[in-house]
Amino acid sequence: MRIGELSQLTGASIRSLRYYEQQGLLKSDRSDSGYREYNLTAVEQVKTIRFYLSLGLTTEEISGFLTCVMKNKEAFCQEILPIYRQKMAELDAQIGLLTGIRANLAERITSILEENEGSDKS
Amino acid sequence: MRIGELSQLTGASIRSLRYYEQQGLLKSDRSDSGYREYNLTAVEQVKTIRFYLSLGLTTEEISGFLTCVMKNKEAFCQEILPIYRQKMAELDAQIGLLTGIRANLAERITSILEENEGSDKS
DNA sequence: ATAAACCCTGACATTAGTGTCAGAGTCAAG
DNA sequence: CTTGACTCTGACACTAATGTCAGGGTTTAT
Repeated sequence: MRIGELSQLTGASIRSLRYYEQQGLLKSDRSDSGYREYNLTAVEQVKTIRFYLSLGLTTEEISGFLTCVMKNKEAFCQEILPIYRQKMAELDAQIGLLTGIRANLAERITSILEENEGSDKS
Repeated sequence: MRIGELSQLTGASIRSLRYYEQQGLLKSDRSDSGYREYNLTAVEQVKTIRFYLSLGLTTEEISGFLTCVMKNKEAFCQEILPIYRQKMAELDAQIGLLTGIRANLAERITSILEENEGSDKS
């Protein structure tokens, strides 16, 4: 199939499919005229890529284990666990940061509301 | 004082101070030679800017109430509460997203560890 | 008066994936 | 053979604050 069909079957934009290829995540044959040609396994592969992207992994990280997970169960791929753990650490750091900011913000909102008590015309 | 001194007194880089000015958050007089000249109140102002930035507000949002909070108590500035609330909503959305991803990731890690039980050579 | 330290503007880079456009070639159906 | 739909590459845009560099002027201390 050509790239338009693959795009429709996977939900990935044509632009994204070309980008995945550029990042080494997706291979394509070329027709005589230079059109990309995909076989059916590409559909699964793209869905897999998009799933890992949705977990917050980067294309570079995904490229480290994609070939393995396309052939085996995830648990078989040793490369994946350290990446998961690192991503967890990043997530925890980010969530912690945002949660701290949130608490700060909540406190300021409360403080403003309290200060405006009694002088609130509405 | 000139920009280098303001930078040292506030912890903001010279680049950032120029950026704040470009965004309309900071004003400066100019000497005959074109050097920026600041008075002492600039120190407080820059610290205030940096504080709001650390709360996750953008320079554009800050510009909406900075003049007011430099002159009054925060609670007096009506512009600030809706911005705080919107930022809270954004934070909650972002935290929720990351938390969901984190749960997904944690589940996958657990699943991998379970699948590798008993066949784990280490 | 000269060197070192300071300041100026303008510009490009950074992140990471995606949107979008231009200009050109290809394919399919009529 | 023509038209419309498809595809190609390459490039710029985006977010937002900051780093950094180049090329040039200024101030200060010696």
